[in-house]
Formats: sequence, C-alpha cells, structure tokens
Amino acid sequence: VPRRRGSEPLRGLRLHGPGRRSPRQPPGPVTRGVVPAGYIPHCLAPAGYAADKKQGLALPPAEPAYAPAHEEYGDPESPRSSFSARYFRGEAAVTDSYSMDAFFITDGRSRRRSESQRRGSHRHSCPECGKTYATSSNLSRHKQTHRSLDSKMARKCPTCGKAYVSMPALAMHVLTHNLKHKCDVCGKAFSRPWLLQGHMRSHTGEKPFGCAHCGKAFADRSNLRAHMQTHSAFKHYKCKQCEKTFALKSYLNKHCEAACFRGPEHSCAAGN
DNA sequence: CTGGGGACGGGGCCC
DNA sequence: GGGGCCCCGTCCCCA
Repeated sequence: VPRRRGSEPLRGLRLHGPGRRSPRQPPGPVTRGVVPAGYIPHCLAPAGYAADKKQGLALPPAEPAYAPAHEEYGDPESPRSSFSARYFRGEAAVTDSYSMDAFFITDGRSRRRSESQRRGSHRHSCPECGKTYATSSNLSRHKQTHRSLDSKMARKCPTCGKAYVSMPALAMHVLTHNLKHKCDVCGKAFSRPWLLQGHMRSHTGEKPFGCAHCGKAFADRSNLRAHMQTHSAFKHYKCKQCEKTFALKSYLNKHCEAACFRGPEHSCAAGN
C-alpha cells in the first residue's frame, strides 16, 4: 500500500517548487522503453525493459564499492562533472553495477553527447546562458525559457491558468491535465507513460536500480542517486546560518526550513 | 531535528 | 512539432 498519494494537499509553505499534483486518468498504451544504442548496461537498467523483467533484479557482485574518495564533487550543483571527465578519459571503472562512478557519470544521453562532441559537430549556444544544443531548433526552444512571464509570448494553460513563457513547457504542463495512463491495480492515473511505469513498480516490487555498495535496490533512479549520496562521507551543503553540513541538498533545505530559518522572509541558501 | 526513502512533476535533450 | 526518455528537484512520510 503506497504511503502517500499525490492528491494529498500540500502541507504548509515550501521553499519553492511546483508542489505535487494528483493524477487521475484513463488507460492508455504504455510504451515500452527502448534501450538506445550505446547505452551502458550497468547504468541504465531498465524499467520495464523486457530482458530485465525476465531476469528480475539481479544485482551484480558488489564491485570495490566506490572509493569514498569522490571529494572532487567540487560543485554541489553539478556533482558529476569531474566524473564525466575521468570517465571519458577512460580512468573510471566500468562495471556491471551501479557503482558510484557508473551511476553518476554515465547515461545514454551523456554518451551520445560526448560522441557527437568527439565528432566535432557544431553546437548551437544560447547567448544568454551559454548552454549549447545540437540543433538550432533545440536552441530555439530553449531560448523560450528566457522569456519573461510578462512577455507577450507568455501563454496560459486553458485548464488551470498557469502561465508559461516556454511553449514546450506549456505543452508538457497541459499534458498533466490529461491523465491518460491509468494503473490497472489502483486506478491512479498519470500524464505520461513512464510515470505509470514507475508507479507500477510500487505494486510489483520491481527495483531495477541497485546500489553496488550496499546492495539496496530502488524502483526509482532518482532515489538511488540520493541514496548514493548518503554513502558519501562528504557533506557539501552547508547552512550559512549555523554552518552545519549535509550530504543532500534536500536535507539542508529541510534544516533551513525547520531549524535555522523560520518564515518565508528568510532564505538559507546552500553554500559550500 | 536529522536521515532515509517513495513518489512524481517540470525541464531538457535526442530522435 | 511531437514523442520518448532521463535528470533534477521537490514534496511528503517515517524512523
């Protein structure tokens, strides 16, 4: 039995963020994930991938765990950067499990990205923030995110009135009102097929994402990522008020909200 | 109050 | 332009 439901009202003030909405939706086809060519097996295990389902969760032998040694998380906002560099230089271990290295540095997209970069393909960069994109079309979409909400280009969701300056973001949001993908077990419905896919794991108990360090498995990749951080001895998020440090940004946020800073007028920015 | 984990929406990117 | 997929961040619950 799931402990919580998306339909629960939001509790009190949050630092920021969209909050949760509650999906209820009709059935729809659940698209199977397809493992893109070049995917690294140990890092993307596959929610709902046929091969995996057959095998169930088979955690690979724990590799020499990760060395606690990833203090080179220089930027807490982007803990993967140095890993990526090492990986692509061939210095990071490649294993069959979700080791710290493997988990943080590799995913299909980053590999594809790096290959295209090796090929020297031209990147289109955003003049405002410097982010680069493979195509001018992708850059054009991205530029929309820099528009002001006051912009004439801003559009509102016809259902809830929420305003968006980015049309792809609006399109995505509109989908959240169209809950086509319904769980056959509990009836909960989702706007996107992969959300249902993830939800189904709460019924099946399938946990494709395993930690190579302790063997614990997770149904959600994001949760494994957070779990991996709990293995780290390094706490990169520091409270500017009391200087306590935390392994996860969410812990710091929670601390700021509950302990050092009370009330919306305070901000407890993550330092490091 | 902290740490850990389940769940899921938004944004980004590729095809 | 749309679909599919993934990461990130957040909300919430519980020990």
